[in-house]
Amino acid sequence: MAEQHTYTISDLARDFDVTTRTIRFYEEKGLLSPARKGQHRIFDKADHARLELILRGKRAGLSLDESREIIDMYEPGGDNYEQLQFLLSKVDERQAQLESQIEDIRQLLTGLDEVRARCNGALKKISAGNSAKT
Amino acid sequence: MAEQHTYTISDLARDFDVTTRTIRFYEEKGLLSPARKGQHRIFDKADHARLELILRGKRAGLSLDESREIIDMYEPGGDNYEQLQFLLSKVDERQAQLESQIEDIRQLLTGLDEVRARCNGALKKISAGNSAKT
DNA sequence: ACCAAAGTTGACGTTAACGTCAACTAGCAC
DNA sequence: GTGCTAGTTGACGTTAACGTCAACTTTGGT
Repeated sequence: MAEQHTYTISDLARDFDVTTRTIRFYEEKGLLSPARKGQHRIFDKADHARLELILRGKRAGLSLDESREIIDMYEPGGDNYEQLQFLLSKVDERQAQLESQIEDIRQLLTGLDEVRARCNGALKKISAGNSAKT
Repeated sequence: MAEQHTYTISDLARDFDVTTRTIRFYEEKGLLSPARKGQHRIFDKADHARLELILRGKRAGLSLDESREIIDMYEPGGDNYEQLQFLLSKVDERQAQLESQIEDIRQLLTGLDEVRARCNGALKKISAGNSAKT
């Protein structure tokens, strides 16, 4: 009943603007495990979402291993008390790290704001000098 | 008059918890250019600040080249109209990129929040089951 | 049946960011 | 002066994340 929308490897490559080599590499690394129809890989919506997560992780500056860690959190794994507690601690840890990363980026942004201010100040001086000369 | 506080290479290494090899590598790459007393490197406050910037960039997920780009923005370079305009455009560009990076991290954080929610839900079920059995 | 396009598996190459010796030197402690 | 500790350069090793062939198979179109 469920219309199982699938993708070929080059469909995914186009969707996310990566090479097929990259996608195969991610599979090697265990970040993706598409179905097979004979030799050919067949990707479904879940694979599509996973790849999106991986690339978002990359843009955020994470390594593939770190991205895999996050992806793995999305999948149940086990559902007993200890495993859930462990997962929760992992989630907390990763969130804390991501938040401190945001803080670092904020400081870089603040620094650039100061650069911009000084830059504008210098520009004003120049235009003042020009209008005086005119 | 100005007490010129300086650092040896291992002072810096200790301060920022990196190896001396790393610091020499950054110099090779043009990210640092300490003074010399004979063979030995002598770092000043500016070098100290630069290294701090580099490492903040790293934690933010930037490459060394990207960090150098930002560091270079802090140093005057030229002060004529065109150069200042160019610098401003560079600043804008980098700020935009850093902000979109924050956005990516935010989405990762949101995703982890959902994982946490589901996780807590599963834990409630377990504790409910336990208390029923008791 | 046949060809071109798309897909597959190796295998080797490459760049970034250091790690890891090795061999040498300079300054201080005794 | 002799040994010890920091420091220096140079060269090669390593890991991550792919790029780049090469050689082969599979598949849709005519």
